[in-house]
Amino acid sequence: MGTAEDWVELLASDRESLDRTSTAERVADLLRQRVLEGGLAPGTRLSEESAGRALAVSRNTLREAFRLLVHERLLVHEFHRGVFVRVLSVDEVVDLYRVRRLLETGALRNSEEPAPERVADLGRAVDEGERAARDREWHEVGTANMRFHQAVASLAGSPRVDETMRQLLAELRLAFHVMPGLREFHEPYLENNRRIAELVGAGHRAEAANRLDEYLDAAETQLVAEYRRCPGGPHR
Amino acid sequence: MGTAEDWVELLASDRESLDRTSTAERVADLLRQRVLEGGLAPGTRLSEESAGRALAVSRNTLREAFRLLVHERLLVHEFHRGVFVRVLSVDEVVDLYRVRRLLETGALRNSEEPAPERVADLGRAVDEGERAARDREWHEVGTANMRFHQAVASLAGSPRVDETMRQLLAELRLAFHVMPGLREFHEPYLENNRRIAELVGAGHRAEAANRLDEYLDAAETQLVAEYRRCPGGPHR
DNA sequence: AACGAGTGAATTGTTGAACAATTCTGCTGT
DNA sequence: ACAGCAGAATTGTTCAACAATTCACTCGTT
Repeated sequence: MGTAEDWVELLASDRESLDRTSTAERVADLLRQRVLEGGLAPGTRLSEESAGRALAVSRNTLREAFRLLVHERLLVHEFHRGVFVRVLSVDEVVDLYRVRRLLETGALRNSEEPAPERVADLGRAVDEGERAARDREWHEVGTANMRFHQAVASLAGSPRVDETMRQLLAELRLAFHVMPGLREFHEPYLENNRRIAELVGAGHRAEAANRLDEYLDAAETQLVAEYRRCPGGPHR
Repeated sequence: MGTAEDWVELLASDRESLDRTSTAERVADLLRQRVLEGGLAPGTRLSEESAGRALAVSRNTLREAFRLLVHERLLVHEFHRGVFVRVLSVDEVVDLYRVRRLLETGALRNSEEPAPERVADLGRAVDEGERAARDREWHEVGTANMRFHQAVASLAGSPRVDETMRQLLAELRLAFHVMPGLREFHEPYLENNRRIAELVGAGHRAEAANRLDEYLDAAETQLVAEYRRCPGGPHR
């Protein structure tokens, strides 16, 4: 019976990649990527006509895609005015870190004995970050850092926490893009990440959580200070 | 300067109730209420034509509303098949409780010194629950219980946690409606809630968190056991 | 020159119809 | 009983139109 159940499981995971591809979702995927890469700067207005013409989709479909991204908090919708790439306020950045503390340290402190595969994910993210830092590829260092924290949250073993964390880190990128001169922002924390991963591997999760708490405080302070200097973007 | 700032604040909070009322959102509000009240049972299919005719809105507008509720996880969308009121699986119920543990006990353990107004909210929810129990109004007991846990989460002082918790409790109602004979489900926990509120009021948040943990374990066990008996609803 | 009112242009909100793509339904024949 | 097939029903998507609202600009007044 074991093999039969495995078939079902594999089948279910493939299903979505085959048939389920609505245009609105693909449009949303595109826009999301642009926003996260920084091609669409916070505050930018996305007019239905221009975007629709550029992507060759109807206004209705485009509006469905907009709704999706508004709900993900990457865009904001002002009635009768249009949709804009979201501009995070300082308060919102602070709140983002508040939730990170709750989720990430909670995942560490509450987890019984995390699946070894998840602990391995932690290590892989650290390795990748250090490799990228050696090569001076700061963008890669940033992504590896995000992956690390995603892996920390996933120690909770909850699909929903994973999803929330994904969205949360995506929003945080909105703040990163606004700021100049933060290429090497994540670099000093690489050593910290390794230490945290080691502590988790050794089963000292409470201690790892404490260290993570300190990291989050420091990163938040640094980010908020920088962000306050240019709340509307570096060019305003 | 204080009064001027207050004006701005009040203005901003009123703005949304005045102009911002898109049809799609109002439709979504209606549907959400129906789903949460149980009028639309989990598994029910919402055809675009019927719903559109009943609510007197166009298909496009209705589809926007559907997207909203799908993203809130109250509806599910199957490509080329339509939208259905979501049917929670047992795994998903378990995950819901996992996140509740993280959020609620985290809000208690991590909070420094919660705002006294929030602690008062806790007490009010308890009072209301006990009053409703005296009057044997079990539905009201349920709502008061939800309000209590919402108030617990809000001790974190994070708008985003509040929002997540709201959505999470809404989803949980999907599970409640499926189950028969659970009118008095929440009643035994009223005393627990009062004790937790007292502990928080006395500043013993860690102890309150422990008690809350036990409550969540017990409630989850009970709910899952009942839910397993009739995963597709009481009439299947 | 600064400022407010007002007018027209541009954009969004919403609808309805149309057609393509897919799924559902019921029939048929074996 | 069951596989296959045709037609009906439903969803996916686009287009065109109009109402409602905001934006941008001019104009006249001070």
